[in-house]
Amino acid sequence: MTNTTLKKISEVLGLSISTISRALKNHPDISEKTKQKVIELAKALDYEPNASAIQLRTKHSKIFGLMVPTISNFFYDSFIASVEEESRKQGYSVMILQSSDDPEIERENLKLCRQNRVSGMFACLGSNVTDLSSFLRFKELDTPIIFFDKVPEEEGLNKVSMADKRVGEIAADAIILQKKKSVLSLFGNSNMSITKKRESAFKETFHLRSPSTQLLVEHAIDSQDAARLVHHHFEQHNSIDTIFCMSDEILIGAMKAIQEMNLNIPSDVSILSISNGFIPTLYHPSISYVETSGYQLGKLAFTQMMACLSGSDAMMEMTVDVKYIKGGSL
Amino acid sequence: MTNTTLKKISEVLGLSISTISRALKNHPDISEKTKQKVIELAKALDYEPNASAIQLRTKHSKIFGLMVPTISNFFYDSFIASVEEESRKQGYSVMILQSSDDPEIERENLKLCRQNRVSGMFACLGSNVTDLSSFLRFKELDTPIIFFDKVPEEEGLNKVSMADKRVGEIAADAIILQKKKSVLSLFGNSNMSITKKRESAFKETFHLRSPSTQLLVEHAIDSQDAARLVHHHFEQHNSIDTIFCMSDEILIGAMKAIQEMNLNIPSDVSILSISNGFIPTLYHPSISYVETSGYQLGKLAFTQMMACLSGSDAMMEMTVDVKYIKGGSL
DNA sequence: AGAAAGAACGCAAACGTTTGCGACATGCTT
DNA sequence: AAGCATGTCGCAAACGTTTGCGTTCTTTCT
Repeated sequence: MTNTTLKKISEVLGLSISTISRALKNHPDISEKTKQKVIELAKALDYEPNASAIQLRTKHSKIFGLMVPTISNFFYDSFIASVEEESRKQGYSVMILQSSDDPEIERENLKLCRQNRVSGMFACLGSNVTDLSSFLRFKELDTPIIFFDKVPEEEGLNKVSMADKRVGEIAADAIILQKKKSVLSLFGNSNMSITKKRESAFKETFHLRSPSTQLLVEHAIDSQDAARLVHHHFEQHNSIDTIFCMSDEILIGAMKAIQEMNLNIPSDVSILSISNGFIPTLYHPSISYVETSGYQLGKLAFTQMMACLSGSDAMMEMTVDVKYIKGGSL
Repeated sequence: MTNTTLKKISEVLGLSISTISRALKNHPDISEKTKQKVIELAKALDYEPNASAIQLRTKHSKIFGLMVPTISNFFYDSFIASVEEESRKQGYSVMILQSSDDPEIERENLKLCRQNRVSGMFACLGSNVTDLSSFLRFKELDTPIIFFDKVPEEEGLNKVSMADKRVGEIAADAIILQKKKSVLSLFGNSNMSITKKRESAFKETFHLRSPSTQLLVEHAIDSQDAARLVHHHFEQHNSIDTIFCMSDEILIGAMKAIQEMNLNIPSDVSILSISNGFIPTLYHPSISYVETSGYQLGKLAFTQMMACLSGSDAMMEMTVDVKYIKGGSL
């Protein structure tokens, strides 16, 4: 069977296509009687408007593009869920793309979004993005682009992210408050702005408030690497009393190492992490963490998108607040 | 700035629209010289074809719809990642929708897919779906629909799922092999066919191979409920030596209860789970599990989709094999 | 009674492509 | 010189909508 069109309905009813179109849109020009007939038949024939035709005619795709390095991630998936939910409410759909951290795929995905004439773009940079030009095309075409989480450092762009500076401060404060003396702190890829911000605020806070604390800073590329680093440092310095993890991925690696070494939390070593909140609660005792909510970030990103679409031309950098969630590990 | 079109290029070059179109598609009718000029200008003007126009003209949307209850799920997200990856390679994009287990939203999402004239549909049923008719519309319109994981029981549909019967058998076998005497087995929503299959195979295997084993069967609606059930039963019967969990969600709840009761694994109690493989490795010792790979299921679903699109009319029910992954918990 | 106003509907263009077919020029064959 | 194949290109229709404007008919006012 083939899809019902306005034409088909018009032929059955002996009316013009435009009348059918207007009737279905409840246009005042059309009489109630006609509207009833049209609506009834449309339902009977299971009419669904052709989105492509509408897009072509109206130039409104009602589709958002959303790109993340990977959707299999406790942070991004809640962000996506949040944006998707909000978009649906407003009659938009979301085209989700994953870049797999590959600049090539990233470009291809952006091209796809442009071909589909997306109404707006949510983008999270991969960790090895050097060339922003494919992203900036959207701006040239007046398509709003909201960067989230891993945002570029350039000025004049719309960005939403966690209050990363605050994240670093709060984490450091929590550790200082417990009078810890020797901290192994594990960060992620050091050329991402998110890492830079968290790391510098973290260090700075220690420098100001507790300069005597021993601070070992390391960068882990993945979970395994984090585990390796923990093993390595515990063999060298048995004085370490606290481990700080910048992300879930790193936390998982660190915890593996700790469990392998059969260390007790928090008597042997304290743990503090930054997380969406899911992974920390899987451990026992549950891990204390600074909460970064993907869900809230999604809401914020969506709000900003809508602001852009309704004409606000103010390029803004917004952040969502964070808080410290005390568990049993620190 | 506005998007470049074939018309714009044709005007600049003093050629017709059709020539531009053919030149960009490397049509043999067009001379090499013209092709060069066209391609060059198209690049300079950053031309990207309008997907809506193409879809309207060719009736090929090159888009797949994919609906899951929620994308924030260790199983689904790998399934999605898998389908998305494969689709991209074949020039398709994926429109991902989440139903939030709400039949209303489910219908809306399906409507959206129809409006976008998706080339095919991947669907995972919500746990309280009673009416399949919105799904079957796709069949009437010759749009292939592949059900995955939570599949309907009706005949004559395309379904891919884990070999759920085997899952139940393997799980039971593993427990029997360890000569366990009293098993608390936690299943999910009992009106989902996936639960039915796993549960009946599980029970049947015990019945045949080890009728003397004490089998306590419970159904948990979520993580918390699972934790509650574990607490409840351990207060009553202190003879339980094994807990079986049908899913990650249930495992997480059960583990929480066990840790709260300060039980040792596996000396106090053994654990066996069914999982994608991520969650079990977070615990120490790592949890033994029967592996159900969302990634592989995605590949299979995609293969079947492509088969449908290339004309195969055989409605098939396919399953992907499972294996037992031994950890330290059983 | 005549004019103006309103109600209900149809015409046709436009959105950006693809594609069958026809048009024209050129070179080659007898 | 006439015919034919070949190489390049343009015309125009079609896909399914939306929408400004025009048309027709009925009603209402003076």
